[in-house]
Amino acid sequence: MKAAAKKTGAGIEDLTSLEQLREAAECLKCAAHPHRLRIIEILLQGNFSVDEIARLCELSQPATSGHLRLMEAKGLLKSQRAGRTVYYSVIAPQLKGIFDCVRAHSTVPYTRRN
Amino acid sequence: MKAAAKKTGAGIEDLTSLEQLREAAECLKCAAHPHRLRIIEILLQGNFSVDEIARLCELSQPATSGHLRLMEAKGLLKSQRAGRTVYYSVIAPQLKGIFDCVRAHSTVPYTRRN
DNA sequence: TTGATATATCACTATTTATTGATATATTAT
DNA sequence: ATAATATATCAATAAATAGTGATATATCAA
Repeated sequence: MKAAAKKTGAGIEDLTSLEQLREAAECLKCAAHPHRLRIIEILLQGNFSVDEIARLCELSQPATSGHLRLMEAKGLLKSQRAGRTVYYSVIAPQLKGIFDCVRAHSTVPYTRRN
Repeated sequence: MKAAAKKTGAGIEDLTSLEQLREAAECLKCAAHPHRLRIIEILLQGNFSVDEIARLCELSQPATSGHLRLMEAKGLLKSQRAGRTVYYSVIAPQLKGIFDCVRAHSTVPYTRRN
């Protein structure tokens, strides 16, 4: 008896599979952290090194590295080494949309920030 | 020395305040759970009682109630009692957008599901 | 009042996650 | 090889979260 096929009272459109929801939840959970959102915001504007990100976010180097590597492990970011510097960038296409939702519903509207 | 004002290497557009990112992270974190995503998906299609949601999600009554109350506490949902039945519905406008991102990037494209 | 139904809360355990400081590894320059 | 810089890992504690079974509360019907 599949949940997706079951109907109560009102009719329910077919539901997304639990597999997909699990994946999506993983991705969202990974983004759902104030510092990681800031990192995502930065990386949506270009590629930056760990050290640049750490300074922009006012985070320690290990903390920054940890967040970056976590997001890379979850498939949200990718990294590329150039000499001793490692640059990270966004690869998950959904991050743009998620961040847009974040901004669209911030208490201070996006278009009015200056 | 505000993070939002600081620039390194490449120029960074003004960043969202940490306050706003904290709020957004709270909201995202709350949504970032497979069962809660399923509940959100259901409630984006109408209002349902705890019991209907529990059956649609194949979750225990306490678990369902817990998820619903958590999301209500975070301002994502509202509830309305009618007799002994409590109906929940979506109030946070960002949920629609977030769920759209979830579906848009699921492994099986939305439009091809049948 | 009693019983039945719907929802909420509690106590508890298990698991995960965040943070920090110390340290390790990798790369480059001298 | 040594020093300097950039990044990653580790250990350890702290804190948050999920799930479950039992129980409490609320509403309605008889």
